[in-house]
Amino acid sequence: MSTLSRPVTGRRARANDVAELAGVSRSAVSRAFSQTAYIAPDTKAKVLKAAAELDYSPDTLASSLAKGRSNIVVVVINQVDAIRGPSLHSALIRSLQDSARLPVVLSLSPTDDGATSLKRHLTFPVEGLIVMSDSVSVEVARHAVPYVRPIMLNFERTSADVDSIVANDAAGIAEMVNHLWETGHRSVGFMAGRSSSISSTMRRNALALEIARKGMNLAVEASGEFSYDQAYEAAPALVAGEKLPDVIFCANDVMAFAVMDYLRLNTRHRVPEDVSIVGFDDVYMASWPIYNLSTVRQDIDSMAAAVIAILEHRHDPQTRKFDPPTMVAELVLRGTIGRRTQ
Amino acid sequence: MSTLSRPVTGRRARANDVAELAGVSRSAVSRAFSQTAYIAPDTKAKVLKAAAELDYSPDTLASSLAKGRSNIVVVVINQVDAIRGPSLHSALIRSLQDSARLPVVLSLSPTDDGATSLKRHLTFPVEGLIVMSDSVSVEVARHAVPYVRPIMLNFERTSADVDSIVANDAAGIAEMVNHLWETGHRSVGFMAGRSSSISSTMRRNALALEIARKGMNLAVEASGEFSYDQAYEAAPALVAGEKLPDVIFCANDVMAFAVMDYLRLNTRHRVPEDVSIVGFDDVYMASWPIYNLSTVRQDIDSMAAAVIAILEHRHDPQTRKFDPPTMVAELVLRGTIGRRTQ
DNA sequence: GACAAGTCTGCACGCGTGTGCAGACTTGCA
DNA sequence: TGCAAGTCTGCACACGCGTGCAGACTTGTC
Repeated sequence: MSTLSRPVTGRRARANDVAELAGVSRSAVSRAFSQTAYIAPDTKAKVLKAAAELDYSPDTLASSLAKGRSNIVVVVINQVDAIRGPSLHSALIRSLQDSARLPVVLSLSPTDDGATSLKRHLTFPVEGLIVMSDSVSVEVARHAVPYVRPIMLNFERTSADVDSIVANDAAGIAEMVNHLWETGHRSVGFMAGRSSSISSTMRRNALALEIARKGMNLAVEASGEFSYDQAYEAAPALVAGEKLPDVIFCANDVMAFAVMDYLRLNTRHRVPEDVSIVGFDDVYMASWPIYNLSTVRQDIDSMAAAVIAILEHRHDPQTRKFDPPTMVAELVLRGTIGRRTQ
Repeated sequence: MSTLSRPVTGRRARANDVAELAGVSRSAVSRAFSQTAYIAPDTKAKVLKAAAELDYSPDTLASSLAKGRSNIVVVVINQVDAIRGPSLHSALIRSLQDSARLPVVLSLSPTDDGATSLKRHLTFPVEGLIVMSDSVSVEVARHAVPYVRPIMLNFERTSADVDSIVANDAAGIAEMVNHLWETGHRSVGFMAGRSSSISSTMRRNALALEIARKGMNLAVEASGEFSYDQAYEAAPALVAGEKLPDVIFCANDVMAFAVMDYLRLNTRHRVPEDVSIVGFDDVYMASWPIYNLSTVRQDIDSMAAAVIAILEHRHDPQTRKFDPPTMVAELVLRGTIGRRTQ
């Protein structure tokens, strides 16, 4: 019987119905759907056949209640983050649902620290709490849901109370600086992100370190708060000096777009002939011909995989060891880096 | 005691603990948190005080099981949709969580019709199923979760089996065509979306209707499948003719960007001096100076509100009547529409 | 054929909460 | 003081499923 031809019924089948149809007890049904329980192969087959007939699967809620553990994972995001890097969000949600977990998405307004909304919504045994929002502090995450260890993505300050997964921004930036050095860039302008943001701080520190190491010059800085509009406002400060920097390094792609658009619309400086532009994230617009941005991509898949690995590890600590994965940042070289000869 | 100073404990408080502390029965605790149940005001106060002390709130899962109804709403989106109109997604998720519901996000790959993944995940009494993905048909939605009426967003073909919420694209397009007429545009080029998509068909039909009504001319058409890359490929076809159309109407903003970028990078045609460009959606990039796109915005807030209204109505059919809201499309006039004199 | 070991199943209880129902308690009035 | 009406509370069962435990059944061996 095809899925679609099954008649629409107003009631979900329960384990009892399946048991009756299969001529076994309800426990047998439960065991047939369990990975670990003890059941004879042909009993299991009988049950599964009847279950298929009735389109039955165990009620997740009741199951969670009985086991004291749900398969619901809460993902806290920041509304503004959607603009920055949508890819990590969707990769993570995808991974979660592929691993048979139920991703609940909580979207915080930019000024919300989450203390209230987390408490309000997490009124059941969640399997995991994943924080992807800068506005939620470790303290809030930890106390809002005392019975679960938060998994914080891209937080610098790790704490004993939480698990952290941090992209290897520094490695990517080091690679990029090396590439810039090799292509003759010596003076660097930096467009920073939100000062309160850890990502921004990390990226700035990594950049400053690598620049110093190469003997390059961090000539000028401005802050675009990770937003297009503010970066557009701040762009003039980066190019107002006597000498244009060889390259402007932006803490994310969107600000790189703003700088490029500012240059294109208000100055005669050409990219990359007069100044190179580098972004961070590789959002989908970066490949549009109008930008064709050279940028650094975080190892999104590894991060999503690491989240799943942590959850699996908690589920079964002895058999599944958790090794923090090595994140590989990737250089995406397109058309916004020129060649400089001093 | 401040929220943050509360000690981290490994165990959620249960109704029993609160009952004990307050010196009442567990039922009283349950009633204190119920809207409808009968309880003396000072008993309720006592309970709530004790509950606050212990940081208690009823376990949603157990509550759902007992009531036979959860507060979980599943939102089905299409991964590629995130590129098109992120605003409706976040507005909806926000509305859901503000109404004390738990939004579970299911993200489908572009080729997935959802039949399997819906069945796999919706194994409990969901309160609502909201489909925002073109790739899920009414039949799949209806049969994947037989016990709940899907709410389909932006589906043309309404069915008795589902609730539909449809943006008033036609009204917005009519307004836009009128504006184009008044600014002297007579010949129109159209960049269509995915042919399988209802939104695309609706928008094309509405456009054709209004154009005919005005006596204007639908001079040339192409399909960009709602994607930047394909629209960029298809753009030449729209401007290859002997005479440039007065305006190119794109079924979404992203394709409008592609057309603008194509013109800017490969031709000498200027926007809006030589050709006007119109988009649809008003995504956030539309306001960037480099595009400054004139476009049509769907009434996102009304759509999100309508979803909530339907859920509330189901919850309590007699008191809360549901009137389909009137959606107001909004013209967002920026800089890509010129003035034509014939 | 008797018995032991092994294999499997059903019973019954528990997960944490909602709620009908009976009864306890209070209040008001004669 | 006695009684009726009204107000509130606790008991006990239900929601659907997981699982320890005892016992039934099978198989193999002497």
